[in-house]
Amino acid sequence: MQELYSPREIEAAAQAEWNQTNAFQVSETPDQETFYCLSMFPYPSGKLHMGHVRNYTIGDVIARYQRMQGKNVLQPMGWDAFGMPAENAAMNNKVAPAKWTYDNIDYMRTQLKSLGLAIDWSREFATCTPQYYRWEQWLFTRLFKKGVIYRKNGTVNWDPVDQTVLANEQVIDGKGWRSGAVIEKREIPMYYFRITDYAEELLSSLDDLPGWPEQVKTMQRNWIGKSVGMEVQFPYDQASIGEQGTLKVFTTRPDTLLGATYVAVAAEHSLATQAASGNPKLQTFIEECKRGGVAEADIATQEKKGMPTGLFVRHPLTDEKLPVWVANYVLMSYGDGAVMAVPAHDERDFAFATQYDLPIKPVVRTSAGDHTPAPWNEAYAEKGTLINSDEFNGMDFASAFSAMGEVLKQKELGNARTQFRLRDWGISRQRYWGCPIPIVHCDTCGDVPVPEDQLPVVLPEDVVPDGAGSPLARMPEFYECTCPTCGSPAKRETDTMDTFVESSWYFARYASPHYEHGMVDPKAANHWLPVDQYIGGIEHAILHLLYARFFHKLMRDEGLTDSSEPFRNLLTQGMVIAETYYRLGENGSKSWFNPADVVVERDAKGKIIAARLGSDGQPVEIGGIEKMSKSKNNGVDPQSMIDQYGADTCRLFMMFASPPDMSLEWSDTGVEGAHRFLRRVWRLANQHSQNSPPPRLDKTSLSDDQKAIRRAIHLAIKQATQDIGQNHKFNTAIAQVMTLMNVLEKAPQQSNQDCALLQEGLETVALLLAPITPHISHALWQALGNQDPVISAPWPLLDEAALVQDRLELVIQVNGKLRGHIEMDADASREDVEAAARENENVLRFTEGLTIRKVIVVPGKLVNIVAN
RNA sequence: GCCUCGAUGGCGGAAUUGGUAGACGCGGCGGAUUCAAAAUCCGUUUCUGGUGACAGAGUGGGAGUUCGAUUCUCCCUCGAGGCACCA
Repeated sequence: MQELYSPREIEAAAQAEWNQTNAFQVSETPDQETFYCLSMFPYPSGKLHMGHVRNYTIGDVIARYQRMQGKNVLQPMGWDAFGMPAENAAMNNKVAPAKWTYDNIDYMRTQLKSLGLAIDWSREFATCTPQYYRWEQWLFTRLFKKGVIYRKNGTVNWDPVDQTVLANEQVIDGKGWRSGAVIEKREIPMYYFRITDYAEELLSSLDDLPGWPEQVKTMQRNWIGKSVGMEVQFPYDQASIGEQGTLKVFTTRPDTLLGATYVAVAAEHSLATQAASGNPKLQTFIEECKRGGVAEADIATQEKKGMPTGLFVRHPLTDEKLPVWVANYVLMSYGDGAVMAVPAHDERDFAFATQYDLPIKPVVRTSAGDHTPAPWNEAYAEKGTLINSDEFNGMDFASAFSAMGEVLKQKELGNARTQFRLRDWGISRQRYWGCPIPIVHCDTCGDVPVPEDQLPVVLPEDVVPDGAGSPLARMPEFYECTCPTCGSPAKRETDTMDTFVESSWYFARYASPHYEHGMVDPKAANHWLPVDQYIGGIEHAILHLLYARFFHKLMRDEGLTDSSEPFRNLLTQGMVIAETYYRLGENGSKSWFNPADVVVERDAKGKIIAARLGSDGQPVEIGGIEKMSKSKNNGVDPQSMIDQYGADTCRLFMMFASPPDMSLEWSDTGVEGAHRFLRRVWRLANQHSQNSPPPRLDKTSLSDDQKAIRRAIHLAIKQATQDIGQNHKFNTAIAQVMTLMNVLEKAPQQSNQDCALLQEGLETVALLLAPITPHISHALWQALGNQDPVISAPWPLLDEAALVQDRLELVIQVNGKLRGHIEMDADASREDVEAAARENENVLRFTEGLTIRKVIVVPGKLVNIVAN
């Protein structure tokens, strides 16, 4: 064993051995329990960032732990390779997105390998290859024929200067990020997945996922947003609208129907369009509503505005004339693009009616009474007894709901209906670097899916986009084709798919990544799926995870897999954050400095009070702790950390600094601390290896001090097993191993028993750290005299007998305040404990002159004496 | 605006789920070793008062339940993630 801990050599040696033995390559072994451990695959953005390192370390710890439990562990890796950054890089550097992407993958693969992850690299793939996306296209055509995919108009951000569609991210304060032009909403035809057909199942099967964080399930439930309500039709007022028909709205509060004093429609609604034709002012207003982006956060925070259309509808029960307004807060994409407004019992309607002087009519008796004077009071929205509602007066919500439903049904003006907040998933993107949508547009036959034997529709890879729309739309050699059905000249669809589609099924492809006869090999898929442990950022809690669940059900319904949910257990990891430093420029702009270039100053207590730039010694401002990002220049390059300290130190620090689901604050000194710990482990093992090999430990003849040492060993086993295996709290597992090391370092090494005990302790340290710091554990395990590598060793077993204590220290409280400690035999009776507590000097002092009312004894823990 | 989550020493965090608040690590301070430094080791470190034994306060703020609250309930403040074309 080398005297000094030298991570570079140790890590290279361990990785070489794993490579040579194909240690992590797995196949379907029928008699062994499987464990599929999956971390969200990376987008190949250029180089690894700390968020990746954290994600893949967490996954690797779990995978290696499960392997030590004797399971057949699959841990794959691949690349989510389509996406916008490749196009942006192309525009900036005049490189084809394909080349940029493949280069990034090559570099990042090397980086990942230096982390020493227990990955089966033989299963690696990138989603931008035809071998992968052809099956996505295949599924698309199947679903299109089934009607699960359909075409309709959708609203997008339109940049009128660059003449292109922008992503929400590219719209900043309502303006295009490159052109600065005011963005407009525009309707274009798009393909949609009917995810709403699966809304009910996506909602109900969340209950079958006990291994998911409650937080994520709640977010998904709210996102799907099931509401039971009523569809109500307001007949057109023929004098104003001039035709027969009804305006359809959806409401969850049909009990307030008699309180409806106006209706509001979205700017894109057909009634709005009709009214605007003879009304230039309204026309202008509608144009104004179309200004700005489509992001819901922007729409929801903008000022509520409206304008009357001059059209009227009739109240379905009273036949009263109600004005039709256009309002910018009504979303065309939710429900029917129209709402009935009940200002007395809805906050938004109340604000709107107050602003535009519309009537407010209370129809529910709430805890605030029968009237609804301004300002708005939350109680107005409560359910209660109906008033001012004719024959419905006195009813509660439930009876009003059914009574109204009955009347509306008879009039054929309404029905009970369940509405979801979830909308169908639009997947058309007017971009180049994505999976081509396999559709041919034929004048005679319409939208024709590309037949299976003509798949894949290959994306040309030598194209450099210029930011003015998709280059595919300008490539006749791509879009000119013949109709697969009738053979006449036709046009190929030039839109590509949302990149969320690729990431919605990659976990299934890993089961049979090179299978050429289908999307997945059903045998392999059913062997490995569902994923036993999925790990990824909390930012994916809704979209990615919902789409993947949806796709899994689509694949199930295609007979590709038997399971209904893709991820049995989910761990959502927090962000990696770091301190930011900046200087103000003359124009008030901030220039940011990387923490690596900054030196901090501390006060007498060690609190950071100031910071200076290392290069010029001048002060910089401390900007607060934020998510590591390019824009704030507070990213720490994982590569430089690995080069300096080794992968094990990096992994240890990341797992120790905080539990995986919380944000992790980067700390250079914390990394040094982790390294220091590994050096201490190495030093003790080296010292121990100088002694002659110890005999077996004789557990029956341990001294009290030796018992205490052995107790520390098994406490560490207990804690680490719980923390790694069940709770995924790696930080406390490591803390317990550190505590064990503190004990072992002080342990004597004289007798054979001492050495045998130290041998047990060091082997335990090596095993417990093996999932976290696999390289040093690999070397230690060998140095401790073991033949088989540590990756094949079983996880250590807890000896409960080692934890037993004869004497316990109990806490004594008076009125809940700590007043002393007593040591008692572990099996002391309640009475003995109480008696001992009553005699305690401090207890007597604090109960002097008081009467003891009650004594609470918690066995093995404390005694609380209640006195007054 | 809506949905979800979070807040504990100088810092990251711990607390067996209602039972000793601050494990473990970082930083600070004091000391040892050293010609000196690095590295390493030992001690100390929530705050306030006190030489000290000790006492009081203390888990973002306010109220409540309880013998006992970081933990449960209600209200508030601040921060983070998501909001459907970033991935």
